[in-house]
Amino acid sequence: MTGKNKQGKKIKKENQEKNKKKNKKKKRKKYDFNEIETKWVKYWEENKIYKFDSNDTKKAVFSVDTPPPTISGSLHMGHAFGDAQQDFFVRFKRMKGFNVLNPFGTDNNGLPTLRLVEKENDVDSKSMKREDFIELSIKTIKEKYIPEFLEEIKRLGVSADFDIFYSTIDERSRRISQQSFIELYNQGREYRVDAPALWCPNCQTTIAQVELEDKDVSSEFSDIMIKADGEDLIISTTRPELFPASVAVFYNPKDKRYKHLKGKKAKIPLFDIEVPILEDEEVDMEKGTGIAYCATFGDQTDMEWQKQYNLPIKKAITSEGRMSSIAGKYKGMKIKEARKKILKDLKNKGLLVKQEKIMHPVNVCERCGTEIEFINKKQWFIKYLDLKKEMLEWGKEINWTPENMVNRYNNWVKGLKWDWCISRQIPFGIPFPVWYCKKCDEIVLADKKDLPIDPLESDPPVDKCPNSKCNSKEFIPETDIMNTWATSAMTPTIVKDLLKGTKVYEKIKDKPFDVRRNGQDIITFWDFNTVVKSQLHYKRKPWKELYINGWILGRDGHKMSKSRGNGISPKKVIKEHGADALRYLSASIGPGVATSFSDKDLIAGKKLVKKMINASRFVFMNLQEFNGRKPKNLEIIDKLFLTKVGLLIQKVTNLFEEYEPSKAKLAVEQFFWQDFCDNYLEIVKKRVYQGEGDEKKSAQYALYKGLLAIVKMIAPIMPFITEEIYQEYFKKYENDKSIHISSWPKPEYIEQKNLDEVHKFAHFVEILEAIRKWKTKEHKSMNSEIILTLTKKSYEELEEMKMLGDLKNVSHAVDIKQGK
RNA sequence: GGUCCCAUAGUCCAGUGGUUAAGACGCGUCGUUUACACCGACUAGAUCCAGGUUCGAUUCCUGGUGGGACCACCA
Repeated sequence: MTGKNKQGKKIKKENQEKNKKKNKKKKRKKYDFNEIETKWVKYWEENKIYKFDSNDTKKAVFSVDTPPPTISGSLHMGHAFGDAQQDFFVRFKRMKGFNVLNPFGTDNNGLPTLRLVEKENDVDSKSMKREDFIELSIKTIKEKYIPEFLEEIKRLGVSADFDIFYSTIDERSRRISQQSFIELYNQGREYRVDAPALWCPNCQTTIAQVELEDKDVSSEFSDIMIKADGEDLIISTTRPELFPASVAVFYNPKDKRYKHLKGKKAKIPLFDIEVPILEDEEVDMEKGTGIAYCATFGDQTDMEWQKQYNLPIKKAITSEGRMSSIAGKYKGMKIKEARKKILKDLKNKGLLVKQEKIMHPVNVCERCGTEIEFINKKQWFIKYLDLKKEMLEWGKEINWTPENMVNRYNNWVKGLKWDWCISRQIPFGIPFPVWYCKKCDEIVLADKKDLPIDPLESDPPVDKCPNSKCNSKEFIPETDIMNTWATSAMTPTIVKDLLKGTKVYEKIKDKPFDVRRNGQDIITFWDFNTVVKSQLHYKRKPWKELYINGWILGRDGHKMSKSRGNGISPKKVIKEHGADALRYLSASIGPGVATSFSDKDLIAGKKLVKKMINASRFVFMNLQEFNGRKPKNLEIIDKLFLTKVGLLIQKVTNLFEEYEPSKAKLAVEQFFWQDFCDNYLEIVKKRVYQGEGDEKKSAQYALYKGLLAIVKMIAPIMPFITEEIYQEYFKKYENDKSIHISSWPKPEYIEQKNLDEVHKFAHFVEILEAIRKWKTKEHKSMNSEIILTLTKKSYEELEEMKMLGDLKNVSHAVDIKQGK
């Protein structure tokens, strides 16, 4: 045996130096991921690798309903993770032979876009014609924001067909949205009534709940004396300015203090308003004096009480945020001003009993920070509270990944209290195709063939009011626009509309999409509303599968947010580590799971890229005279290796089919690193260096097949490095223009005969491990020569398998003896 | 307040009703071979707590604790 003895650190260093020199000599090109990744992005685009073939009726279609991101800046990490995870199964399906319909849309019809366009062009949407503003916003987004955004999306390697593109404000989306409105109206599902709306006095618009923010503000909690049936009663409030809109006073039915006041009247000071005293369990006995007063509309509870007890609606605050005429001498004052004045007047009359400074959370407009108000307005609603039972059924028709996410949907449905208010009072968005008779308020709808239409710019399709009793010829256009979810809930219809006139359209028009993927935060908005609209319009589910992607938290384990300052830019990560590494990281999260951002995993992804390049380089270095054909006889160990590859293919295929790309990635990665690189490559090394004839060809064939399968299976996750390897090395033998449209590997050598033997491969590896362990323990180098003594059983098995030669090579054994 | 998810080595993350609980990062020791020092080999290191079901629980059930997310509320 020749083994080197323990070496000092000096020698170690010397060796490192030697190695550096060696590497310099080779002048090996470093893998420059930025250069290479950009190269393939360009190649894929130029060669239309991800094009959906809208005329191919033979191939099965795999259709995806993609969330259109709101574009008001650059790509954030949430987009990157979600889009990457969607891309994993999309690429898999494409390689599986599906004609993949993976469109791309952007959401540009909400408040964020309004503000972006105003800022960008220095205009005020309120002083512009709505039509002009829409045009301007389409131009602005199209020219600058969408191209920039798409560039980042493409750089991430998203394999969408960007020719199948929509914006939620484009003409098609407006038409479909208005069509939907008219159809649901004709179904009797839409109605228009007075309703409270969230109103921002500063922005002068109603706003959606999602646009609210909690803000802690200091305020004064005032105890004010009122008269109740001649008796003094103290109420506590932070909003005395709403006194003119008082409609009732409440106490808790369990509260003995006030039981005797049931059915009596209370008198609100300064305004001399008499209101009923009512009981309700919502009242918190501990809060203040246990008496709550109800005005139109102080808050959510006020609205509920108004409905429940059929209380009158009074308007104390105008849309400009000033006191209305019912406020008497306070009319015209700003809210806070009026509050001050009213408190002062109460104090002068000795009715202000106590004042306490408190911090309490209020709802403010997320844009400008102004406290929101509730105002009363005629609004359009989609009636659906009667459908709760059906909604729950509709949820069950869809396959949820992960399954538990259906609970989000169910809980939302069960908690619904109001019909869906679809009107918004902002100057930008999709108009309602509606006019009203000036005289009798009769509703006139646009003609479907005229859509999209803006009633502000057109006349109704009738000369006179359709109401036979009214002969008015004057109409008022609706100025409100539709809530953006009313449009984005139509994305499946919008995408299909893009394909109208193609052969595939006929094939898919009456079918649900295969899958929609999105984050868990919009299940209750986007997903729920899409299900409802699809069922109301087409009586079918919008998609078969709903995949909720895993999402990424900041390094601190909290949601990335500006206020926490824990956001990480995908652009920067891609620049520093490559898109493959970022995609690798997003592939470490399963569906519906949240994980903190991990730099370690990013590095692991980077290392995997490097390892794959090196392994491929090695394999092809030894395939010089390989002809790509299968030799007559495969060595047993090579065949068993391919059996293992086959088993892996089966496993990984199933995992992708089951929408578990993170598990698929883990399985391939472990196999590649351990079985392929650490063991199999070592096993066949000598044979490909020095072997001859079939013995060599067998190893070459197995290396080729094994590596190709591995590279293909990792391709959906890391499309860049795999394309690089495919084009650089495999292209000589394979014909496809891109690995991403090549066929998914098929398992081979998995006949029972081979499965029965595959444990022998493991046994071989066990022996290798034992030898390595021994050498390590003895401080011998791995290539030190040994004399090996095997147990009789092992020896016989290896002999029978003709693997003694391989073992000799890989363990550097000069002789192998048979023991007991 | 409602709902959901998670809890496994110093860290991240798999898996399992029953032999030795996988892998990565990090730590330690050793090695330097015609892919790879962003290397290889080897070592040490883990099932949150309390009950229950079971012959047997890290796994299933109940409760607790801790972390996270979503929704709602906040006179």
